[in-house]
Amino acid sequence: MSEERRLPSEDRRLEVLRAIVEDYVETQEPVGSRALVERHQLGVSPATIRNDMAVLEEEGLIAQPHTSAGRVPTDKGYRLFVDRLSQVKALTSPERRAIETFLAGAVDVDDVVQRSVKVLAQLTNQVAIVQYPSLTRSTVRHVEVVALEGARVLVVVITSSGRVEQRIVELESTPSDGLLSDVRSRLMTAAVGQRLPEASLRLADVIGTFAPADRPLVTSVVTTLTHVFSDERSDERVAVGGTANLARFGRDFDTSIRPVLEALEEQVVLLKLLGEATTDPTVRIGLETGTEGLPGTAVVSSAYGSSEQALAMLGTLGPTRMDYPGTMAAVGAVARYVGRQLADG
Amino acid sequence: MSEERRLPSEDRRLEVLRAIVEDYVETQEPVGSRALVERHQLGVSPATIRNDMAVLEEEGLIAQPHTSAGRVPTDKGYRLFVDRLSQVKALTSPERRAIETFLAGAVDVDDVVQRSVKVLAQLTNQVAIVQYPSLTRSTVRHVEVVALEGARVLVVVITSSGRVEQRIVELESTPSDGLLSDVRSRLMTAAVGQRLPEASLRLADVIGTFAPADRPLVTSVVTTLTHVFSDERSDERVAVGGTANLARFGRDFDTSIRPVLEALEEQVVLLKLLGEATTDPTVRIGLETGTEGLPGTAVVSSAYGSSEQALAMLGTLGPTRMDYPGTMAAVGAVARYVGRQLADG
DNA sequence: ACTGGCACTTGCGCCTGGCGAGTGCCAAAG
DNA sequence: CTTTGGCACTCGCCAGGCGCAAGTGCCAGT
Repeated sequence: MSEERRLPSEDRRLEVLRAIVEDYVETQEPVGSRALVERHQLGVSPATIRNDMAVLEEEGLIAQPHTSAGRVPTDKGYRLFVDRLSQVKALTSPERRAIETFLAGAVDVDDVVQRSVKVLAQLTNQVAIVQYPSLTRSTVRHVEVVALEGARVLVVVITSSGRVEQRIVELESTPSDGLLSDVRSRLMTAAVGQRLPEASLRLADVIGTFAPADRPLVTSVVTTLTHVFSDERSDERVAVGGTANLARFGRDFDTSIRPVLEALEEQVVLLKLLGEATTDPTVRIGLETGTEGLPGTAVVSSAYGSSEQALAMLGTLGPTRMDYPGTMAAVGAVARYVGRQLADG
Repeated sequence: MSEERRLPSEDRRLEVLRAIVEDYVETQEPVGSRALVERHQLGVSPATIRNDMAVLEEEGLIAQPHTSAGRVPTDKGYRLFVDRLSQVKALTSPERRAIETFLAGAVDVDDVVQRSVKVLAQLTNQVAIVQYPSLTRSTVRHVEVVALEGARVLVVVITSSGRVEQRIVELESTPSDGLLSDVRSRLMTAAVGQRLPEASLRLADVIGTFAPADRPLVTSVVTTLTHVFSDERSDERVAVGGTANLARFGRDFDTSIRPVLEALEEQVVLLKLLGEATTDPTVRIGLETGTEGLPGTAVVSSAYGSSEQALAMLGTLGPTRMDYPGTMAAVGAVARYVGRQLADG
């Protein structure tokens, strides 16, 4: 209970916890005191370990599935392990190169996202979740207004992350080419380089700079643009992959795998799982995911984007019994590469 | 063996097969002779049914999992059932309305596809697969060429199915507005209304109609368009949903569910599963799916599109032990509505 | 051609006992 | 006070045995 002064025995107890987590992650089976001293150089006898285990269990860090079984880490135990007993382990250089070359082959934003999901799933052997770059967090790179046949006009926006969004607007009358190019250039000046929410405000001001006769047209175009800028649907797009890795969960489909599959089909749940933007990989274990009905699962997530501005989230979902250091490394690495990839276009 | 003259007993045997399929689909358990006469008005005793069953088994239409169990239809049995013993059953009008209203809310092509997957999965309680409208099978509705900053040009294509594809082209020099609009109008005339493969040919001819000095520019644009028109990647896009319904498969994750999940992540496999374009819902059972490693699964698929031109495929994947008439009805209905939806845009 | 009867097969659920892994406690030693 | 060996105890797991129930195939009779 006295957390301030670290007793020698306290040190070993934590070492025991680490050993339990590592062994359990590897073997997927409750780990007993004998196996522990055999696999690790702890320098003490099983009996001593048992005493330590009793304390760890009292503190709620480990538990036994049933009386005559070994110990298993609790969510609280994993938490402590992640916070104080582990450090993100570096990826091997083949792994780094694999990520890099695989992502480099992407031809557009959709492709980047899809490839990220795949590479993340393969790297971690878990379910990978990647959110598409947020519209509201990127800036406007280009605005285009183009006459189609009749009174229809095509409005195109290109964002800093390389996404291209377009809408077709039905006008009341056919606009002249001169007016259109005028509209385009004034919209460009107002919006380019702005974040999307601010761009919406600037665009609203542009309407007033036109002659009253032209305002209906300009208003239609601006309204459309504003819709594009604040389209929540595209902000919520998420790609999922590696569902076959769910085998790593329990063997019982209905109680452990099915709810996960169901959750993975709900965008809302996915976004909640990814959580708040954080630069470094964040781990949320069990209830910390904020999602009920997914016991025994943990999420490792991170924001990706440029150094100044986070674009969106990505991460993995797996059993709490996972290789945290490795997963955090993979999530971090993929986030970095994806961010870099989307920084240029 | 004499297929020509239908004996009365032959009739009853088929009736028995139908009863077996229907009961097995409903109960998921091997069906015995006694249960059969109790649940259906067959007017004969269990012993007679047993004789019929023996014949059906000899013909390879049913089988028993083990000696003391009831009978289960074989793939061949399901095949016969689908071909000769069942007819597509009409959807209830609430179901029809559900499809219609749900699809009507879609705002663009992506949305239509996503909603179709969802509605199809819910309707059938199976895994739903919907291919995005094929580019190569649609026609060109509009071509746009727009100057961006510097020597960059945005090329936009809108297809008859409402898809909008765009590319950015880097030119060697900044083109004049006049030239660009000239290019645009000639490309439009050449391509609009054509199917994409033919449009590619027509566009190639357009290059020659320009002055030699302008040809490099026109060539760049045309090349880009040709790439867009024949982009296999977008032709192969597929959406999947309802994976949680895999519960209806076996209980054993590793042997029956995992391979399916793996297959569902491979675009190539998905496209193979959907099969060749057919207007009416087609059923492929077991090996007929042409995909190994998916025993016990059947696919119901159909093309969707306008009456003249199929746009792409959609369908469901489920255990061979499925409600074929209902599934075929659902697939057919969704295909019709989606086709209609994408016919206008 | 159909039926009732009967012997036979066999999977499944249930119980049982033995085995082994792992624990907790304790008394003794460092 | 910590560590250790010893020991009794608790359970989950597995194999074997048993009875049950379902369902079949065959045969003799109508």
